[in-house]
Amino acid sequence: MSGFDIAQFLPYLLNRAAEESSAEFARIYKDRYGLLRTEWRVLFHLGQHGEMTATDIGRLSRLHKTKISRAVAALQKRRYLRKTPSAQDRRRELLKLSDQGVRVFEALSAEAEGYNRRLLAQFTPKERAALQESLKKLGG
Amino acid sequence: MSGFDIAQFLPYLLNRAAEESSAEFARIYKDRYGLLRTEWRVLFHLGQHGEMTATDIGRLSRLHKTKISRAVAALQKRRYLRKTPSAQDRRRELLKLSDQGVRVFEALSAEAEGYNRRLLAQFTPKERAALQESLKKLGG
DNA sequence: CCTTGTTAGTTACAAAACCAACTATTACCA
DNA sequence: TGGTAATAGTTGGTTTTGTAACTAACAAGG
Repeated sequence: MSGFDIAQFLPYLLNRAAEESSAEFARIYKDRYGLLRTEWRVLFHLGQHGEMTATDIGRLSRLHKTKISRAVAALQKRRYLRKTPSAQDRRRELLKLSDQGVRVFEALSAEAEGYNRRLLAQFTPKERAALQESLKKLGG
Repeated sequence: MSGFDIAQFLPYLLNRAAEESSAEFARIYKDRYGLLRTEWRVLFHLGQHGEMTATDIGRLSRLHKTKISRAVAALQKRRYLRKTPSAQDRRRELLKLSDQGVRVFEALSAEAEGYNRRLLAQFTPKERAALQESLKKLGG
């Protein structure tokens, strides 16, 4: 009907692949840990980088600050993290995972790692490297 | 802090790339045409395949039927498509773009094609083929 | 036929995302 | 300094989405 084929449209392919590959993993943090996607992402960044502020997380994750604010509040409510105001700049809140938060992060990291391995298993090492390279390029 | 690196995590890379590559194009159908993402997708499938039912669109796009239902209603309200009940099966609604809908589809297709070309321009033909191949594999 | 199950699509209510305005604090600079 | 701008984070109101229940029509077996 048209000269343009959606199967070639990169944003479409990327979205499909992203949704597909995220859906199964989402069941883990959602169903098993009751976490929202944003909460999992925030938890993850905190786990990887240690103490940081909401703004830091925003810069790394590209999540909007309102999402982060709410995710942080939810994680705090579960006692997965604690907030302490910065002494240097009292606008800032330093965020750090609690021991319990670290345990959840480590469990989820292990899951993520295994899941990632299974995902990547369908590619040759060369394909895998090329894919990751291209995605990093596209991810800005 | 952990052995697992998020920069290697495929769902993460895919989501970043998908968001990044979709954001700029979204401005076109959103700001210039006032379409929602789902509406654009439904319009696109209808434009590509001609007359079809909501269920057909769901199978191709993997959008949930409630989203499709709402997008169809919105597109119909704008007179971009018309619905006619199937004679064979009166549960089904046959969806078809109006002339106006086709014009919008064609304009957006041209935009999409140009945008896609610019996106793909940063890759060699080999990289491009490999990327599309891998994404199709992941997209199910 | 007629009961039970399935499929197409819509709608209602709750959850989540989006956007804009807001408070509080710090930075800049005339 | 003192006033304006910028930054960190939160909150409120509106859209959009997600989940489940719903109506209507068809299918299949007794």
